[in-house]
Amino acid sequence: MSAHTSRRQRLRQATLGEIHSAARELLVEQGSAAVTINAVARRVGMSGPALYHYYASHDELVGAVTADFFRELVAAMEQARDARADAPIGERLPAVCRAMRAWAVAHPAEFGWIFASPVTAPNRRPDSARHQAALRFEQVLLDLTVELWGTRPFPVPDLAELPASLREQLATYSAAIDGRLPPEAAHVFLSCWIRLYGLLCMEVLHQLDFAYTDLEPVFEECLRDLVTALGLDDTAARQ
Amino acid sequence: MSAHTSRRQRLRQATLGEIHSAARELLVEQGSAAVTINAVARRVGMSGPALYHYYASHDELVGAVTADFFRELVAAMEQARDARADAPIGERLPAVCRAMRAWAVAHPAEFGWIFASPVTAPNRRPDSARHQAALRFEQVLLDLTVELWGTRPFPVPDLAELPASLREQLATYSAAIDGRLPPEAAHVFLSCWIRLYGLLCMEVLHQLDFAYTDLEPVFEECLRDLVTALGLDDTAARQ
DNA sequence: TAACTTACTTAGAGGTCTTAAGGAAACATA
DNA sequence: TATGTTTCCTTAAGACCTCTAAGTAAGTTA
Repeated sequence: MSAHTSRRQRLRQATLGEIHSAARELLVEQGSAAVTINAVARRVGMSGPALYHYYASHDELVGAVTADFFRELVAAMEQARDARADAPIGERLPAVCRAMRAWAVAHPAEFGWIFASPVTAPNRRPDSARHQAALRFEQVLLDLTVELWGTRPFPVPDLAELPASLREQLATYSAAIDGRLPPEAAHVFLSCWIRLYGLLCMEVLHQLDFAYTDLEPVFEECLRDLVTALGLDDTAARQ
Repeated sequence: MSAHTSRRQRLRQATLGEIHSAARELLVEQGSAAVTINAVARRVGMSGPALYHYYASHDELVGAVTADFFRELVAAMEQARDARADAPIGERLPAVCRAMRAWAVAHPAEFGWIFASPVTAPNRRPDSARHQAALRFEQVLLDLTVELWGTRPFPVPDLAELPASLREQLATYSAAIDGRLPPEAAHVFLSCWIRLYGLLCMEVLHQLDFAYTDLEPVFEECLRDLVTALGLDDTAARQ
């Protein structure tokens, strides 16, 4: 067990990279059905079963590649955030949201795969790379919301006015994020998340083609709503 | 070309029904990947290629079954609407929305298939059964909104304040629905549609499992928002 | 009754995922 | 240096898939 990465390990990593690239190319060029074990192996230059030395099943390969996409999306969002580390949060938050949509629009096949592909049982296990990456995705906007809540609390509904069932679920979620947001603030965060992510899902899944050809202004309007809900509309949220 | 349905045609219809049932059972019991031509044929009691006398390809079968699901969903919504034909629209509209969610929650596999399955090129053709059924789906809530707009116009934004790109798209859509809603009213309708349908998509695709176990109260809150946006909050919109 | 249409069959090509068995090369160690 | 072990890759094969081709049995129509 040497501390430095051995030659073997480096070669293996390189091959894994090639495999992921090949799978992604196939996805983008020919759709998700074209990402088969055999097709990927062919493109990498080895024959079918050899791929089983890298992934135990087709499912596992798909999960690994999906996790890659998640990571890339998260990186794009974090980059947008860190590029304005000193800007007020009213500017950083919309920037991160726009980075999210920009990545989704630039990589529709990849973004579509992230949530439209049926997540098989093994990839739903909390310790799967797929699930971990998904958590980090949600984390980015949660972090910003927590920061905002700590420095400039936004308006929240009265917990007593929410249905009991919702209150309980919010309490559970609040605990799951280590109480970084109280239930009523978590409710506002989740509402925003649902609107933002939901709109993006529908756009990429072509569920809005019947009415829109370009959803950028719709997204911007959604963003304005959220910024208002979070009490950020005084600071510049314009593009 | 006899006017009465011939014996042959009746038999064919019955077989088509059996095929659809078998496909649906497979989808519900074993997931979308299990809906193969061979598996469906086996379940119906004929051997593989025989199914090609009913559908030209696997894709076409999937499209036909999906259209069935759409029709069933639409029927559930229309039934909710017609069951209260005399009720004020402030009651009918939420009832239809709830019927939509009720069907989706009762038939998650089917609802998931409706939009999460990659819509292949042939099924995107405007004359495909798939596309026609999707239009009728949107139509139900559009009809109600048009009725509301005709009897009790809801508040709309000033067109001049919307970005030019959005204005153009709304004008096009308004024309596509024969001007039954002016662009600014269409904008409100589409915003409501996006929030409602988007929430449902995310629920069924398990994108909200990380926070919620039961989305019923979240849906109800969304519904209250929409009812308010449509100026219906005075009439009873409670469950 | 004869011709035609429809429904189905089996055979088969070429693809998929996956397991099994074996060879070759690189690494580790005595 | 010589030997053993690990790693990577191969081909073969089974079971499944979509879909085409050819042939048969049955019902419909003239």
